[in-house]
Formats: sequence, structure tokens, C-alpha cells
Amino acid sequence: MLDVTYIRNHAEHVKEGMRNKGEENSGIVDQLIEVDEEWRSLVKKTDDLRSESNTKAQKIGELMGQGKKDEAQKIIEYTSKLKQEIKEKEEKLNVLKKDRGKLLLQIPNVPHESVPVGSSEEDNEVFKTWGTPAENDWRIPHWELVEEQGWIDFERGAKVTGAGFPFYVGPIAKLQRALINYFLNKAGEQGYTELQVPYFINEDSARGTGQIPDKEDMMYEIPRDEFFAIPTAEVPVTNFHRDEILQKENLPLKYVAYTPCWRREAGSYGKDVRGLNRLHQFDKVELVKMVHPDTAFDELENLREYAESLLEELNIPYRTLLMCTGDMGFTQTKKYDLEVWSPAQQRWLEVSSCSNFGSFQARRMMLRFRNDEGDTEILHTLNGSGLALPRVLAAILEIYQQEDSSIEVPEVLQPFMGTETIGAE
RNA sequence: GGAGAGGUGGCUGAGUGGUCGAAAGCGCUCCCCUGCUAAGGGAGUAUACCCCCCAACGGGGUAUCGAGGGUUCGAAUCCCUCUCUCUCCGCCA
Repeated sequence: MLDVTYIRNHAEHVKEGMRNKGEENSGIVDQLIEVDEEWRSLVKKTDDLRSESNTKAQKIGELMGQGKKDEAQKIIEYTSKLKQEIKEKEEKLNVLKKDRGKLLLQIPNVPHESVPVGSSEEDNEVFKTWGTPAENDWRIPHWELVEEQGWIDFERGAKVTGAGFPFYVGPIAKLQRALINYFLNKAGEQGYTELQVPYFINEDSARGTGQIPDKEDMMYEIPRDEFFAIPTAEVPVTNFHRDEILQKENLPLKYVAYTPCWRREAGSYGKDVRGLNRLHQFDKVELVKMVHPDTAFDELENLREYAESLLEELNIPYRTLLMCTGDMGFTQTKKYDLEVWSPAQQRWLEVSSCSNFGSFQARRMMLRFRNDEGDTEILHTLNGSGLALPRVLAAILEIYQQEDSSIEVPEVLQPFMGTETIGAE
């Protein structure tokens, strides 16, 4: 969420940001300011009354101690009335506070000035293209290949759990493990601390990173224990330091975690979600940074370059998009997407998303650091996939496909695989 | 799942209804003295929010002793609910 004081002082800017993100109802900014004002004035009144009541209660204590019961009794009568008044004010205060909080959670992060204004994916800017996207020649789509070779079993996955929960079999299971190891090792070399994290999170954590109240439909719920299955490692990792005050010397904090991710993907169907294009459970290596506010945008470029380097080492053609205001999401202030080329589908597939959230997530989480003045200050958070597995796998299955339906193992993965090809007879 | 014990500031640890946001010690910061090592003295040292000008400095106030609610003029202290930790039993990779 944004800082209320900031919203108060930059109302027009916040509203413009909302409109640019495609949020029509920017009137909630005015609503918020109104409710906030009312709340603040009532806080003042209530605190004053409490102050008076506290002073009087102390006085009563003194009088009681001196045995002046009659005098004390008089004050007690007065403070009893005060108490009633305070209670009324407190009830009103609670309502206002709740309203204020609700409104605050509905206001999205403001896009950075460097972000192109636009309403849909068509307005995203191609920031960079690397490699040459291959023609659709003799290659067959990855889903046909894996079925032919028995490498991924979608049907048995559907039997055991449901659509979008595939089994990976034999060499492809191993290839995924190789990718995970490769990604984790690379991140480790870059100074990211590896974490193994809980796969279920509670409601506070979901709110901290912004899955609630905006996107709860994306998550699987475990109602009996009031958990959500993580839609991305971003949630547990970013919440790792929730409600903490970090030392400035320790910034930036950089974490990497491999986890499965679960997403309901309600409403998705059709040819675009065939094969590995979209799954309910998939593997991902996620990078999270907690940084000093001054360095956040540099850290974003750095994060993007790192994710790009992974694809370059895998020798997979990709392009980087700078997401426009309308396509970037509620919590981000700036976001890049990395997309790999699927030759058989002749389309781009998103494999990474690198975002700067500014203080938006950190404020919800009360994630702070102590600055040079010794004051607490909200720090900034970023995250990026490094990388999401299934679509990278899909790209490998198509790009590294040989005419005999075998797969050449990308060079950087060979040490993990112990072989140069998969499926060759 | 059952039984019991317990959650106090950066840490240790006092405090069982009144001047307690909280003793003391440790740690940390600054100052003074001393001046090899060591030691001594003083001051400061939680977080959030509100107000004083939506700035800085400074000042004032409120809330917070695991969380929420209740009793009371007054709660760290009493009552209820929840939560977490520890011990024992049960179950189990």
C-alpha cells in the first residue's frame, strides 16, 4: 500500500497512476482522504479524552492513598462519564480505521515515470531482443514430442490430481532438476542466499505481498487450517522479514528459493494453455531483493540483466518487454517480462517477470531498516523469476529438438545431466 | 489429539490492581576522567500513530508487557478466547 501522507499530498498523481493502470474508480482516493481526515480528527479528540481520564485516574490513586475517599468518589463519578464518551468515540474510530484500511488497500502502486503509458499488452515496449527466433520447420510442438517419448504424462496427472498437474518422467524429470540446480547455483554465485521455504502461507503473509485482497482467486486454499498454497516463492521469501527492522549495513538482502508454485488459473482454457504453456502446479526459482530505496531502480536493472543472462547461457532466444502501465499489475511500480521463443508455436512465452515494488509491499509488511539518522524507514522490495521452469523446458524441447526427436542437452546443463543428448537411440 | 508449564524492551530478568513504558544487569551510542593492559564516572538507548505548520529541529499526547476481548475510576498484574514455545503422552517421515 501507499503512504497515506503521500496520497494526501499527491492525490492527483496517484489518481493519474490509477487511471493509467486501467483502474477507473480513482474516486476512492478522494474517499480515502476524506475518511482519513475524519479519522485523524477523531484520533486527536479521543486521545485528548484518554489523556484527561489517565490524569484523573492517577489523582484518584493519590487520594485513595491519602484516605480521602469522598474526594476520590467525586472524581470517579466524573471519569465514569468520560469513560462512556471514550467508548463511543473508540467504536466510531474503529469503523473509520477499518474503512480507511480497506480504501488504502484498493489503491494500486503508482507506475514509475519511465514506464510507458498504455492499456493492454499491445502497448508493452520491446526493451531488448536477443538471438534469432527460429522458423517453424520440421519441429513438432513440445506437447507432441513429450507424449511421443513418454516424457511428460498429462493424462495420469489428470487422473491423480486434475488437469494441469503433470508427471515428469525419466530424463525430463532429471532435466528439470538440472535446470533447478543450475539456476540455484548461478544465483548463489551472484550472492543470493538460498532459502527453502514453507509451501503454505497464512493470510497475513498473503496480504503482505498483495495476493490479498487483489488476487485471492489465484491461490489454492486449505480452509481447515486457514492456509494458502503458495502461488510463488515470492510470498514466503518476502514475508521472511515481515515486521522487522533491518540493519542498513545488511542491505541489500538477496534471496533465492526454488519451490513448486500452485495457481488456480481460473478461466484459462484453449490452445494457449496446451502442454507446458500453463499449469496449475509448476516449478520456479525465485529471486527476492530487499534494498535501500535509493538503489531500487538500479537493482531492478541488475535483476533483469541477471535473468537475461540465464537465457543467454542456455542459448535460448528471448525478448524483454518493458510492461506498460495497463499491463503491469497492482503492486508494481515498474516491471520487465522476459519471453522465450517457441518455434513450434511461433509465439513468445513468458518465463520471467522482474518487478520493483518500491515501498508498496514493505509498508504492508512493516519491513524497515534503520537509516543514518537512526530513524526507521520503509525499505524497497523487488523480485524476479530466475526462472520459471515449464516454459523454459518447452523452449528447450523445441529449440534443442533434433530431427530424430531426441533432445540435445544445453551445454550448461550437461554437467548436471551427465549426458549430451536425451532420447537418442 | 490429550495433560501440564510458560510468552515482559536488542538480550538476561524483576514486577500479582494505582505515580510502571516498565527495576536491575548486559549490550550499544556519546561525553568526562584515566591514559600499558585494565578500570571508573555521567548521559542516552523500543515501536506505531496523532497534534503543535502535511518540512527540519524540538515539544506535547495516545496506544502497545504474545494477540483480541472483558472487569475496573485505574490492568504487565484479575477473567475469557485465540496463538506460539517448551515438557510428557499419543501419532508419525
